[in-house]
Amino acid sequence: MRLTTKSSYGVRALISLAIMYDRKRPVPIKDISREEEISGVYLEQIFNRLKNQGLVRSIRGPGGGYALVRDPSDISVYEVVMALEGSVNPVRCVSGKGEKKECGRIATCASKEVWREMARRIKETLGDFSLRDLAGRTLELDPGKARKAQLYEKSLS
Amino acid sequence: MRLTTKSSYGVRALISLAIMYDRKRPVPIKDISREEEISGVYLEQIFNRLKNQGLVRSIRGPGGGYALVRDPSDISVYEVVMALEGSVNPVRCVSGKGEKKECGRIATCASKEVWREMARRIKETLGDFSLRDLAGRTLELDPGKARKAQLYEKSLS
DNA sequence: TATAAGCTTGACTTTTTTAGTAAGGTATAT
DNA sequence: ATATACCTTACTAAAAAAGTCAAGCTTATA
Repeated sequence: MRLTTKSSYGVRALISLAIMYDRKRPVPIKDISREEEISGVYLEQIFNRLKNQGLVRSIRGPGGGYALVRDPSDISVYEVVMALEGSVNPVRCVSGKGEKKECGRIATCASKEVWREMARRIKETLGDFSLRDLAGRTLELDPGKARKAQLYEKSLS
Repeated sequence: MRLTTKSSYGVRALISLAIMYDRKRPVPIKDISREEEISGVYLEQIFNRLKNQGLVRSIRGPGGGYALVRDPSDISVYEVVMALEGSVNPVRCVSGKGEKKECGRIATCASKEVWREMARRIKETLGDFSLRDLAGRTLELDPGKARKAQLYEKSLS
């Protein structure tokens, strides 16, 4: 019953972008990598997917980096997880769209109803958290982070 | 975001036991294996865990097999999944009891609150389904199964 | 316009987990 | 006795997860 690290890293990374969102400045991967102690090369893969799914956009060259495409209050953790995991179904046979290997006994399998409901509730739950929520909560839990963001800001001007 | 096949097999297998529960007769693994098209040797592993977690008891020798320890209405899918997966947490760092590798930044990590809530809701959801529910639903979906169970009964008397 | 910052792409490797097998044993009803 | 069925430990193959590597492409800025 585990998400891959892509999701947990991805969410943490996007919280960083959310915190920086108002400053209208892209955040380079290297910064997130250092700050969150996540392999930079691995993060690149993750951002690649996020970009392909339309959650972030990229700006190349010096001063470049990644930024959220939409307002953080408009992006839910569900979207991030979907972008990175592809699905939220607990078993293969309860297929969304692109999933294969239905198990044959689908028509008469009662347990599939459990898994379906489970997916529904997970979607609901993750949909309740926006990146803005989490960014706000992060600053509450770690005021140092707000300070750091400001310093970073200053060092650029 | 996947459960292992242990859980889906396990639930399906226990639905079979639930259907047989009233007849007060243990069900041998071989039968479930044939009926549900699941590797018998693999099922043994699964039942081993279920037994260690106190969900089923075993009766050895000819005419033996496995049976539910408690009434099907008193056993939820959550218990089965916990017995077979060990946990329902979507990430390692949100640890229940026996889980390791807390990630150090726990104190200031906002996303962990998402994962915690997610685990809570999964528990809630799976707790809502009892084996009796699923056994009943199975007989609804597949009336042939009820007939088969009766035949099986007859062949023994 | 050279340079360096930073994204882009695809293939590759390593580690861990999953999904089983294999092979022997033990208990027990008949 | 013997066949049925559980019990236990160890092993293995395949897939997935988690990262690494290498070589590029874009663009701001000095």
